[in-house]
Amino acid sequence: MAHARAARPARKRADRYHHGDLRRALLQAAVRTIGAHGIDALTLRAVGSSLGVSRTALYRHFADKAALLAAVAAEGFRLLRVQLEEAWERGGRGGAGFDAMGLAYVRFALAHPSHYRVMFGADVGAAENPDLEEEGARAFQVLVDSLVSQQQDGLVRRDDPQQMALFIWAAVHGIAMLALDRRLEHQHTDGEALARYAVGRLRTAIALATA
Amino acid sequence: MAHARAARPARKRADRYHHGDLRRALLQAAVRTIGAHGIDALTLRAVGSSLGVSRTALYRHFADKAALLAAVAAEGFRLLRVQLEEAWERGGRGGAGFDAMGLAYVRFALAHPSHYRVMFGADVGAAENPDLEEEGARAFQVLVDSLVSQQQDGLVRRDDPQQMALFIWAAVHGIAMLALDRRLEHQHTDGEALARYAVGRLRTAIALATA
DNA sequence: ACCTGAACACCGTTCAAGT
DNA sequence: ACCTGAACACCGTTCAAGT
Repeated sequence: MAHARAARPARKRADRYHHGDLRRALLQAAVRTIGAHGIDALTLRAVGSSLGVSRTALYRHFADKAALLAAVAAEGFRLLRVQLEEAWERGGRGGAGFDAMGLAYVRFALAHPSHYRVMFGADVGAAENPDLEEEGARAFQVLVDSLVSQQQDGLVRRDDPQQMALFIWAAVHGIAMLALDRRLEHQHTDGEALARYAVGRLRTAIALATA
Repeated sequence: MAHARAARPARKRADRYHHGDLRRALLQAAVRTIGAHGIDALTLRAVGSSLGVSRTALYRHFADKAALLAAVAAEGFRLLRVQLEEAWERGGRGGAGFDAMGLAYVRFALAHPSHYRVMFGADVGAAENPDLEEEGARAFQVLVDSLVSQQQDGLVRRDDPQQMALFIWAAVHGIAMLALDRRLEHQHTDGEALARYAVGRLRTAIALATA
């Protein structure tokens, strides 16, 4: 079957691998596998065979399994950053934009649970992979920049923006994790509703003190 | 060596296993192993051999490896609850007690990273283990009760205590996770400092609106 | 340059057998 | 009742070999 002259698309795909596309394909297959069957199902054998490729072909493109996961995480941070930037811009770069960013963060985690789990999973060494480190820092910087901007507009208290951003990041990250771990189901809420409540409370928390 | 007549403590310990202590010993060994060498190093072989016991002895006391991890997590939630209760009581069951609880939460995660990682790890099925479920709920209830108490004292806004508690839990959980994942090291802070800042902001966030 | 297939050293789990 | 030892079906990784 693999030798059939008629299997032209397959052959074409195989050719593309030889030109460097296998890396991308492996990344997508990894995300697909985690999304479908959980992180434990992500074996190099499963990824390889879902692409019709040997389980060791991966080692031409990634140092090891951890490097594959780090690449998934870096891609996730890039996608997240785009979402945050869009929310901030579309919200008018003010209070409404800030609220939209908070919602966008939690929605990203709910919409891309496989990416998110890998991004904050224990197995992926954040410090070991500079690419991952940078993408994470860039996403975080969107939040920091928005706080500085709001400080200049007199909307937000003049605490250290870095520390304020960490506090907010921790809050939305915590909500995302609780939602993904299904720890909100036995309560009166879900990730979306809790995120809506949280952005209101966070706004109060960082508002410029009127006293 | 194992047959030496002089090895009396070892024999005594072996006897205790026959009376049901192996379960406790396995739990402690699991925590010790994760603490020393990380969660990936927690193999049933490692746990067993650290107790001088076969790697399959565990199956008399736990259904499988996941059940062992769930037991570690349940114990972690019990320890955490005690810490939170103590902080709340010692702080005078008011604003100071609330702040102390927030700090105690993050400090628990920093002091017992192996427990904490398992408690919120993806592998431990929160819904599958009723014991774990209940210990988690009891720890959470300490926070809910403290909020209700503060509402009655006119210290805290009259939002749904459950939702307010989830918001706060998410925030301190997020700080704990970021600290454990070493994501605060490249910033101007650490887990303790960020927790201190966060409890101040959280207090503002949930304070009774004066308007 | 890129991929394969066999081999290696692991892993969790099962199960008949021992005491 | 409790534990062992061999066996099974996996896993990530290495490496000589193919094209």
